[in-house]
Amino acid sequence: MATGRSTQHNPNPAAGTRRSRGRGIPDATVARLPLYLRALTALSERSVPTVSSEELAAAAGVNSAKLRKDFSYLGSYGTRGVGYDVEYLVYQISRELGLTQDWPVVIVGIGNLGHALANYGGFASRGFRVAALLDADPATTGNVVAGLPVRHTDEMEEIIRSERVSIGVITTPPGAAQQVCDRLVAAGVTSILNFAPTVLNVPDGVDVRKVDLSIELQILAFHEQRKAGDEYRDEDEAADADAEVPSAPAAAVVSTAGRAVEPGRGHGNERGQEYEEAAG
Amino acid sequence: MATGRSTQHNPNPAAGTRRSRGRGIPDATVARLPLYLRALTALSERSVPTVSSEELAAAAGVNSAKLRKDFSYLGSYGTRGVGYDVEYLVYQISRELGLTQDWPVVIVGIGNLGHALANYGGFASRGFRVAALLDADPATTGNVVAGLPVRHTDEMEEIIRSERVSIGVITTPPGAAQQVCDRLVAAGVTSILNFAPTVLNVPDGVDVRKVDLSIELQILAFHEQRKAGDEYRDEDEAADADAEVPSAPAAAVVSTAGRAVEPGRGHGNERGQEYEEAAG
DNA sequence: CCATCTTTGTGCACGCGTTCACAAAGACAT
DNA sequence: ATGTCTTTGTGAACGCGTGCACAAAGATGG
Repeated sequence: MATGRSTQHNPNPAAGTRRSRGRGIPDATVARLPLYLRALTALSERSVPTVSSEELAAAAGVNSAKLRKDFSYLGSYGTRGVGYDVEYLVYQISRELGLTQDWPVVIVGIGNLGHALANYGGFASRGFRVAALLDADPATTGNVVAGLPVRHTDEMEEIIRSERVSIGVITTPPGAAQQVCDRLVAAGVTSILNFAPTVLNVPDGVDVRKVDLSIELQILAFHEQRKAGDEYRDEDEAADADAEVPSAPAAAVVSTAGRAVEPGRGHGNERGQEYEEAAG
Repeated sequence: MATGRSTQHNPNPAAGTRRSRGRGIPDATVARLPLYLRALTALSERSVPTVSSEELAAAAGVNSAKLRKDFSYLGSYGTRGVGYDVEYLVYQISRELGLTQDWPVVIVGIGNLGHALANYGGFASRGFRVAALLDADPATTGNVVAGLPVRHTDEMEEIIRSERVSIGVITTPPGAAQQVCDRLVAAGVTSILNFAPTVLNVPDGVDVRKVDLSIELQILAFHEQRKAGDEYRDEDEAADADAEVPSAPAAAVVSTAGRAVEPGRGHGNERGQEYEEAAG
């Protein structure tokens, strides 16, 4: 998880010592419920009345036993010999996830990514409503994005209180993320989705989930490197004769480059590996 | 997590039966290496020579024992009584992740999100190079985004082969994702980062990681609902006297799923054991 | 009503990941 | 050199998640 998990499992170190698992559904299951919901919604739109665990599992990309066990945490909603009622299950999962409520969210930092999120259709269709777009840059405030005016962060507290916002999305540059986070929490936000590459410190009772685009790519690169030459690994891959690597990727293999690591000039120490989006 | 695989460990069922873990570094550790790398890079920029596992763990937001165990999979790079050499560790982790190589990537689907990713500075600084931006819409091709021209997907195969691209990023609408994925794989791509809300089918040997923005929000909504009142749960938490939630979220019932369902039916959630750890 | 067939729900075992706790290793002072 | 102090590296225990495999439950047909 990936994961995520994620995912996944998805480790959430910022949440700290106490998991907010109040008696109930395992975290791994909760992380998969949206997956099932998406597959079920597609079936519902095709007016499919019932679905077996095998079919639904295939549509969601998981193991059928895992799916059945996941559903068992919600209760017994299936009929043996038949399967699950699609509409009923859609409702049960939606209710369990809290999607039968209206969730106003604020997006802070309207750069490229904030722009993309504001326009993302997957929010509105799942009960999430963008209550406000916020940015600290006076050049950005006032613009209309996705039909909403970008408002200045000075209004943050007022908006959060009046609209009863409990979920905040941070898409600011990393330097501003913690400060924005603190203000969000102080104003009453208790769940934060953080896209800035920063570790956020939050008090107990506040949930933070993070999405880091470059981390995902780095994990892929690791596996990609493994798939490519393992020429400096000799012992193990003999048993695992899965040499199914059809394409030679841009190799330019580093081949260990010597142990002596020039300290002081490791490698890329250049500035500017941050988001540059909030500027625009 | 991602959770995932999320990430978390992010579960990647599409990768199929056999994990390509050549009996090396655990997946959970690999997923954390970019986190350590980021923290170490920040220390390096401040010219901090060495760091203890305790300090670095705090900066990365993880447990120090976990960090030490993670590093133990890479080898013994620390000095007892002192800590870890920052520059040396930056190099070792970069090498392990394959970031000392050049990784050309293609981004397919230059909508809002593709636009944001093309401008994302976190790629170039980590050894990733955007080899091409691709889109199927003639109205989009030809535009210049982040200094690169958007090229038509007709050129996909040619670009992938000539630039030796092995990593592809899919930011298309969900309907086009599988088709784009198939073409990427056929042309030689063996790692895919999927932002489309679709389950991708890929052959063995191809890694897929997915990032779903709405899933993360749904997971937050679940926990948020838990934190707010469980008033419609009957057997509720008498023991959980954690009523520290100042803001009640706006609870207007949603419009979506409401038909042919009897919400009155009791749920059969009979998990007796509760793992709640005493609230602080 | 009985037999058969399909599919759910789950007990159980296994492996991975996390965390604790401590011995070993090295730095540093005397 | 010797002792003390700091910090690493890791053995071991524990808990969670996964997947197998099967009994129970219900549908269906005769």
